[in-house]
Amino acid sequence: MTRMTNPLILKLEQRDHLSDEEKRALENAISRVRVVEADEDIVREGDRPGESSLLLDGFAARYKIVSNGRRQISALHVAGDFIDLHSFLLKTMDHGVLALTTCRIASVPHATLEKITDEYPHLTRMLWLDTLIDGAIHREWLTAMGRLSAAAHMAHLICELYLRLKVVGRAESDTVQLPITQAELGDTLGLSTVHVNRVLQELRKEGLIRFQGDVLTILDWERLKKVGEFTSTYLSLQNEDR
Amino acid sequence: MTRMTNPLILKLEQRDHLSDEEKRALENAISRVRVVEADEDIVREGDRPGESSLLLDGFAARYKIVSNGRRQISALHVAGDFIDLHSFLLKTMDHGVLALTTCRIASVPHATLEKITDEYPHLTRMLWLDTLIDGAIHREWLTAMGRLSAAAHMAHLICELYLRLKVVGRAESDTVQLPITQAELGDTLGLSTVHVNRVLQELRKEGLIRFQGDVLTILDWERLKKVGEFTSTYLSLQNEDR
DNA sequence: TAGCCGCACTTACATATGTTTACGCTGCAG
DNA sequence: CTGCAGCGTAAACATATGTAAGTGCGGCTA
Repeated sequence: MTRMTNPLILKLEQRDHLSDEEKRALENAISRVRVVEADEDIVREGDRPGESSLLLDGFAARYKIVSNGRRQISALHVAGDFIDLHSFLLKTMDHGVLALTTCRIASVPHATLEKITDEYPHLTRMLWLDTLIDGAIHREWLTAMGRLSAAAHMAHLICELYLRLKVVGRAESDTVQLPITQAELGDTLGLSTVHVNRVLQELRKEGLIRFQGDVLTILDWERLKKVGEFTSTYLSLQNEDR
Repeated sequence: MTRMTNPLILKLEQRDHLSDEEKRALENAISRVRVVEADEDIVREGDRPGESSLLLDGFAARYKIVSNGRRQISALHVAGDFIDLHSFLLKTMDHGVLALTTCRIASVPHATLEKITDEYPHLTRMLWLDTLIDGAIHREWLTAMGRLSAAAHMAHLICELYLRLKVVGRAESDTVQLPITQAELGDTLGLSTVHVNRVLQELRKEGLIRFQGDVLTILDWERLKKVGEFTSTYLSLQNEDR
């Protein structure tokens, strides 16, 4: 029933062609769909889940709490993201995943994933690819965090989120719904909330973005990309044989 | 000929049992072994390699240069690491890989990797796992970078490198050879060279480590772990069915 | 054996970002 | 309709880390 709109399939088909059989295998892999409310954990650090969660709708964040209570978000997830596909092989969650908004989540049992790896090599590669893109995003965040100014880092993140939302049909021309608080942005960028506020105002003053309530509008894509030193290569948006 | 000592096999077998056939498939996957001198690129950003590089010996770093010429290292690689296995599916390198020391490198053609994914589902999962651990390390670095002090971050990195070297038989009790300059450490941690120096002295003064020339000695493992808020879960050192 | 180069290390100073505290919206709960 | 809670915003001040410039040592190389 999510056939026509399954955002994972939408996303994967951007990267390579999927056969009808592969799509069917993916659809059938879903054992149940549940709803998680905002601010609830989808998986917790230390869990050993028996299934992986595919985000059908909503926003989620992978996070870790360090000793002084501070939190770092290591990934932001949007519709179509397999938020803990890695738990299939990693077994133990080394971080938690939190629903930032109400989330619709499809569960795929690890046993089913194992069957897919046994029977559908190409589909397996596509799932592997999905986790590799996760890794590429992590690397990109690392370099932004380590070597860009706070403003550039923010610009970079905005460029990335805009493109990722566009791929799964969640962008209207230059506008996306981005229900993320400044505190959450701070935990993502490794900044304080106060500084996030400063930096957002800077980007607004520069005429690069508008960000009111949940609605983010890109006012000057080219300059925003330049400020954030953003190139989309790492998102692997090209369609190729894989 | 590298049969007995192949560090990749050593590493994978730490995580799950490999059949003789799988080991043979891995050994046979290697098309050639080459040597890359220190400070040379092993792969460059933008490359579309037709093979992936397995590091048999030496130290390498994945890095990216940003506009002002600053460099960020997003991964440090030791013997047994498949430094660009992800290029098999990602196709285009979004970063370069540099030899930090003389490196012995085995090449595995992507065509061979594809054959492995077609014929050896479990071995495929183990290779996938290897890239997932890469991702887990990235996440850990992100949280260390975003939310730990420079000293804690450094302690964390040292804990991680020590363990990773130990797994592939490169540690002697509490000592490892770590041929990395302070400038390189800075590019890894997102710090200036000067600050790396300050922080290393702090760790020395605290009696946590000794670091003379290339030789790193862990003087107080427990306290070092505590300072770096280090837990090894993310390295997936447990042997499990995968 | 002289000289150079890379690297660890210093010091003085500069600044990006963090901390604390507070204020005023807005929307929801009672 | 009232009051509270979450969120964005603000200003003053604190500090971790960066920058610039330079010293000295050890190991190559000529």
